[in-house]
Amino acid sequence: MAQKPSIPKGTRDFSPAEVARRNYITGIIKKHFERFGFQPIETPSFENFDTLMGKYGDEGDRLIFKILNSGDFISKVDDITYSSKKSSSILPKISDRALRYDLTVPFARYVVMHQNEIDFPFKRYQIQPVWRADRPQKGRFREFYQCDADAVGANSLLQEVEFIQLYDAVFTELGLSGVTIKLNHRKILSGMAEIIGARHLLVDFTVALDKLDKIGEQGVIQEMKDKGISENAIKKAAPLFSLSGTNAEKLNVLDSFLEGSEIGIEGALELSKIINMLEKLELQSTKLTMDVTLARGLNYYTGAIFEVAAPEGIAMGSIGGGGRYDDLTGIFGLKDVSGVGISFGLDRIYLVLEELGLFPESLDQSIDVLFVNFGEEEALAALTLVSRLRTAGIKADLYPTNAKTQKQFKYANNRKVPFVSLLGAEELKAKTFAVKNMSSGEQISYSWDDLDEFIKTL
RNA sequence: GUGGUUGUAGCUCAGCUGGUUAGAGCGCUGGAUUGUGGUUCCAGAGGUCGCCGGUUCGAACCCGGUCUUCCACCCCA
Repeated sequence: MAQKPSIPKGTRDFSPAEVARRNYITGIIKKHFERFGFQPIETPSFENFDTLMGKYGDEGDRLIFKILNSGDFISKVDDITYSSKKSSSILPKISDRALRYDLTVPFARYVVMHQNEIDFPFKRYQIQPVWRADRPQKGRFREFYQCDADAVGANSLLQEVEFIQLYDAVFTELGLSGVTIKLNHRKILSGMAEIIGARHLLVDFTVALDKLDKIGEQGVIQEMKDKGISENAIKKAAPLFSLSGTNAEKLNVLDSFLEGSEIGIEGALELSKIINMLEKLELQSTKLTMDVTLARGLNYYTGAIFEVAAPEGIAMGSIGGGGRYDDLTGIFGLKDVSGVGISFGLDRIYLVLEELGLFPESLDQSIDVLFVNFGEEEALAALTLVSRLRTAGIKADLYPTNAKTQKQFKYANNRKVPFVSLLGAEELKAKTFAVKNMSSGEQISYSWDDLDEFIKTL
């Protein structure tokens, strides 16, 4: 090998142990998706350029991986465009396709294309990789998996309630306690901007507000000033910086704050309905917190916004997010289809579970029983038993070569095999096999006919 | 995209103001133990010091570029 091979920045190989752990997480997520009535779909890893571009804002466009056209693509660019040297002008002429950036926009495209075959309301889930040309950091990759569930075609707050229950069910089964689900509403954000008289600066206002827990009240005020929000407006917004207490208390303060803003009151009312329903239904292990500073999320959210924060003390961005978007399919020409959706960040959940040591030990166990290989005749007899074990649903294997017993035992030990079976010349003659329990060191002998007895001990 | 940071054995890391043969622990291989791992003892293998170029009598060490890692912005799962 002349040069050491490598993989692109922000991508990863997954070892057998890692895949086992990832499958453990997605298995639980899938199970609950299905229990909640969602059906799986899959979409291509790349979409048409126009399907993706312009859907995530300028920042999003920059982070989309574009695919170069086939053939002599540069010769097809006209001279004027070419000599302009402007990437934004040249790009559409040399790229017709781009890698999927998230699962929501492709889903909207799917719904529009298949609208006549779909029975609405349609609840779908999708677990596939997405790609972003971002700078990698801890928990940020250029290729990563999203696990999305969305419900479209029905306009009911019950759906928001269900999604929060779904988050609760998944994180409870993963054993991840201390997860906080933050809740806000786009209309509340609009209402707040309206009340303080900064409606035209809604985005700047919310982006700054979102940084409250990171840069503090003074930092937020400074940023708002920098963005051109008047001192008077900032003064009016002050009560929002120190909102505390129970969800009901926060909603009370918010109600009076938003007085006079029709849209804001509407948002607050919706949130209080959601929160009230969930209080009656009770969550198992997650905490639901109303957070008026929560503003993140894509441009297309129009109603409730969710974000899932890892347990306190874990330095990790959000491990999930979602919300309601009332007109997502509108961009593809299908009006009046409302939707709500959430996403689980598989890669980040993995990092959190690992940091807290929450993966079950049993995931390391790839084989239940390993037979030591003592030579051709013995191996053949062992293989008969191995087959019977496999038929019984037990992960059994025979060491492929007649290597030194010590080496075979060491292999079993490293692979964390709980039982090693020996079937050598003596056992062959007596039609028996010995089983060594690798953690206790205890060794028991069984006759071939009593294999079931051994199976019972597993 | 902006600014910074990191890279030495399979892994985790030492390595002095630039000086001759680059080290440790763990892991790996062999032996003590030709049917017994995880503990112990003995021996051994394993390195273009990320890559390319420059400075120097001499570079793992200094300089430039590049790739990678992580961090802060931006944005986000």
